[in-house]
Amino acid sequence: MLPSIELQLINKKVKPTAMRLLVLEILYKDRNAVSLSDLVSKFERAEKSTLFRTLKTFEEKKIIHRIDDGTGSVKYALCADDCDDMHEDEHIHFVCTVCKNTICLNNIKIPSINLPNNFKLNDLQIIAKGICDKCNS
Amino acid sequence: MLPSIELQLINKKVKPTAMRLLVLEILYKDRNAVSLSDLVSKFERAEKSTLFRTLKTFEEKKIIHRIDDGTGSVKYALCADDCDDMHEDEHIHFVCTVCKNTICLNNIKIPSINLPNNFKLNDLQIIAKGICDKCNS
DNA sequence: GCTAACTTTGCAACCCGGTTGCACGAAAGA
DNA sequence: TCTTTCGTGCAACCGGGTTGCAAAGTTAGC
Ligand SMILES: [Mn+2]
Ligand SMILES: [Mn+2]
Ligand SMILES: [Zn+2]
Ligand SMILES: [Zn+2]
Repeated sequence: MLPSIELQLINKKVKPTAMRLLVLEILYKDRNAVSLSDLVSKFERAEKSTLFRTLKTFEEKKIIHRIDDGTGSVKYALCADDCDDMHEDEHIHFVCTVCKNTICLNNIKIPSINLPNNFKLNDLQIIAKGICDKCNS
Repeated sequence: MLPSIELQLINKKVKPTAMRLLVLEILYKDRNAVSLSDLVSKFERAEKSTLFRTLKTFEEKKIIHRIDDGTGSVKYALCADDCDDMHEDEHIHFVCTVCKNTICLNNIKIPSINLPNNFKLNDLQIIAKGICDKCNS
């Protein structure tokens, strides 16, 4: 567990418990977004509800953001450093149909769309499905 | 129940039972996408499993398409007439944060995006959240 | 029309991801 | 140390979705 991980928790005003450090470390190391059940099986020795509350705390403190990729289980990934109050991590999420992983595409520009008259847009969620670079041989 | 509704079922090789006609009629009349629980409460006197299987049949026969708008319950809306084998209803879905309704925006062009190297795109799902025309006063 | 084969429906039970109440133990503060 | 707050484990719950099975309805052969 890198010292920076502990620092990040302290910066975001979250007490760096053992559990939280381990979860945050996983989120840092994995390029894929992780679900609650991913975490449960990754530790094999931790309580679902504790992990649930860890994710909830992280989300509230803007350490991670939720990804609803339509696969039936919510996934989470680290927020960008500049994710301040609004919690606006606006980027595309890619779901690989081969390895089933979900990835944040932070460097792809979000397109703009024109809504019909009198519609007001607040948030645009884009899920791209296909084959990821690792599976695309 | 319009005769065209019955015809549509026959065209798609689905037996036009009373239940199916009623459900399809609702889907025709409502501009909002409907969920299973929407249907259950709309009839008040029909079995959830029957409605579930009705939706399942309609989806398999390409009469309706599923919308995963991240609200926790899957919604369904009519397919376009030209929705043939591929079941590719590619359009944006709008979720109103006020009235909580989900609407197919069939006339908005889907933007194109550039994925990183070696990623292959198969499907782009776009959920726009905001305030719909009716709620935006 | 009468029966057999198939389809649709109703009911109950189940599954699974997510969530909560509660009690215990660890940590922080006075 | 004593008290208060916080984090964790466990069990139970919730709601959307799904399935097995038997009854009811429909279709087709005779
Ligand atoms: Mn992301
Ligand atoms: Mn649609
Ligand atoms: Zn992949
Ligand atoms: Zn609205």
